[in-house]
Formats: sequence, C-alpha cells, structure tokens
Amino acid sequence: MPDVEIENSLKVLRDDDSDLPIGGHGRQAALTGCPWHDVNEMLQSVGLRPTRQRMALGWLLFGKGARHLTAEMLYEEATNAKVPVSLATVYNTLNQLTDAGLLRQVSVDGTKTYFDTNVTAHHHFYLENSHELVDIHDPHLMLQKMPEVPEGYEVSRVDMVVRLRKKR
Amino acid sequence: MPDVEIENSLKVLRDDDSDLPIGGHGRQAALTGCPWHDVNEMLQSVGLRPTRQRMALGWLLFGKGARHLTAEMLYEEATNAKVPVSLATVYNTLNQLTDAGLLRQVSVDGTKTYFDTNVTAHHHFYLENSHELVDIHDPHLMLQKMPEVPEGYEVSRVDMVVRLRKKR
DNA sequence: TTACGTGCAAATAATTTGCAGTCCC
DNA sequence: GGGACTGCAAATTATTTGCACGTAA
Repeated sequence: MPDVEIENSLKVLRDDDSDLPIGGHGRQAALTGCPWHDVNEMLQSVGLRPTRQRMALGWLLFGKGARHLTAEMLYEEATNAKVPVSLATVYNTLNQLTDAGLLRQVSVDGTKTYFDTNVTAHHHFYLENSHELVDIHDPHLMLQKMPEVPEGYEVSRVDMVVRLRKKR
Repeated sequence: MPDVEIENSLKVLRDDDSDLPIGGHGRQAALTGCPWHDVNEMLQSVGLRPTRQRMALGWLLFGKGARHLTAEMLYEEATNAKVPVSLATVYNTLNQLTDAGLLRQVSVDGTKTYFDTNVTAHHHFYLENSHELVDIHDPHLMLQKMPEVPEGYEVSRVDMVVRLRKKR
C-alpha cells in the first residue's frame, strides 16, 4: 500500500463534507472546486499524462462531493458535463487511478463495482434499497481486535460493509 | 483447487466442530455424512421439491466439508461426482437455497460470487493469492461496537472480510 | 517523432432467462 | 395430469481488449 504521500497530496483535493446522503462528516474545507492544476499535479505524481479526458474525470472524481461511484455513473456524469469520453476510457482511467492508489475499489454485491475516492482505512454502509454506498465515519468501528492471522499470511486490508435496509 | 497445504494451515481457524449445515431449521446434530433423507427433509422444509439434481447438489453442499463455493465450483464437483446437472440449474438451485436461508452469499471481489453453507453470523478471511474464502471463527471479532445507524434504517447484516496475502 | 492514450466495436465472464421437454406429487 | 423443474441456448450485464487513429512530451 503506497499511500502516505498520495494521501497528503490529495488531502486538499477532497471535499469531505458534501452531499453525503446520510451522515456526512465535517472536515476542513477544500479549495473552491478543485482547480485544474491540482488534478494535473495529481496525475503527474503517479506518472499519468494529464490528457483532456483524464483531467475531466479527475475533476469530476475529486473536485465534487461524489465519493462512491461506478464506472457507469462516472460515465454519465462526464457526459452530462459535456465531456464526452468513452465508457472504455472511464474504465481504463478508474483502473489506472486505482492501481496508482488514488482510488479504492469496493465490492458489495457481486454485480457493480464501486470506486471510492477516500483511500484511507474506513468502512461502509450499504443502503440495500437504493444501492448506495456511504462512508462510516465512526473511527471506533475500526478493528478493535484483529483476528489471529494464520502463519505465513499478513493482512492486506479489512473490508467491512454494514448493510442497511429501510425500516418499514 | 490447489489448496491442500492452505487447507491444513488454516484448519485450526475453522469452526470444524459446528458442522451443522442444516442449521436454522433442523438444529439436530447431523447424522454421519448427511444421508439422503436429511437433504430431503431440508428441501421439504423450505418448500422445494427434492428432485434428483437438488438432492445431489444438497448432498455435495452440506454433506461434505466444502463450505464456500462458487456456482462453477459446485458444477464441477457435481460433474466429477457423476451427477450431471446443467450450470443453469446449479445457479438456480444456489439462488433458491439462498432465498430459503440455507445458504449465504458472500461477495469479495466483484467477479465471483461465493456461497457459504454457514448461515450464522460470522466473518471471513479471503486469501488473495488462492482466491479462497475461510471462516473466521473468532467470535470476539464480531461487532464490538455497532456504528450509529442513520434514522429510518436498520442493520440487515454486517459483512467483514479480512483480506490476507502471503508474506513474501 | 513516438510512445502513450482514446474510441469503437468485438470479446470475455458471470449470471439470468425463455421455452420445450421431463419429472414429481 | 398439471404444475414444478431441468437443460440448453440465447440474452443480459459488467468489464476488458484489439486495433486504427489522435495527441502530449
């Protein structure tokens, strides 16, 4: 996990406090609208050419509040934003950013794959009714006791998903 | 399935003792090797006709030790056991058993869907190298502190996956 | 220029579905 | 006998890939 520097380099880019459907957690305000040159820098830092489409996607991903999206969702967002990119490129870009450690993949139900712009250790609520993914901001939830790991293995990561359904 | 060593090294971690595949409804201790009529009963109890293929699949699922499998794996097992069933039927059956509460679906990486014969609350290790799923038997791991659930929602289930990789 | 990036369409992979034939009660 | 079940193949869905063309360094 190569993330400490990346972490820092991105901190400013995030807007931790926007439209979380459910509990949003407050944090310091990001720069107004994540300027172009931040995304640019971000891309450079991981060795990706700041092309038109990558800039646009990076801007959509990190500039706005949206934090958990599928390729399809991002594709639609881009299209709506008059930034035509092909779906294939969206997939490619998401995968490249994930490999670079700027995004984290979350699988919750076998079908869709979500990408989370928050790469720090944290867990998720999954709203079964709306198929929405939301960060759990409560830090106490995090691993109070690590299970005994078998010989020869080490923990790569812990994924926890608390599935929620609407009370009837 | 190249896992014999892994099998052994992890044996201790499994809740071998509680081999109650038919748990939930039946509860009574499993007879030696889960004979036909147990599977039969199990199917009846959830309103599924005990057909040849369902009996065979049920026998493979609950009679043997294998506890986490994909449709493809079960299909292969069945074929090897000279019980020809179509892959579609395997999928159908797995879904029916899941709906009936006899199996639990676990998604770990977007691509494959695993079915777990243990439907009690528990978590998993996922061996990234071998793509194997193993129960975490440590009950202490379970919910030490439930996160604050947003208004109007209730927890449907908590899925935790501790991803392990081989130490280099 | 020149390797890298993009779009499109075709290719995969996993799973579901339509429907004709089969089996259980 | 009649509806539940099965198998096969075709259909879906999500994602990847091959390849000709465009573009940043």
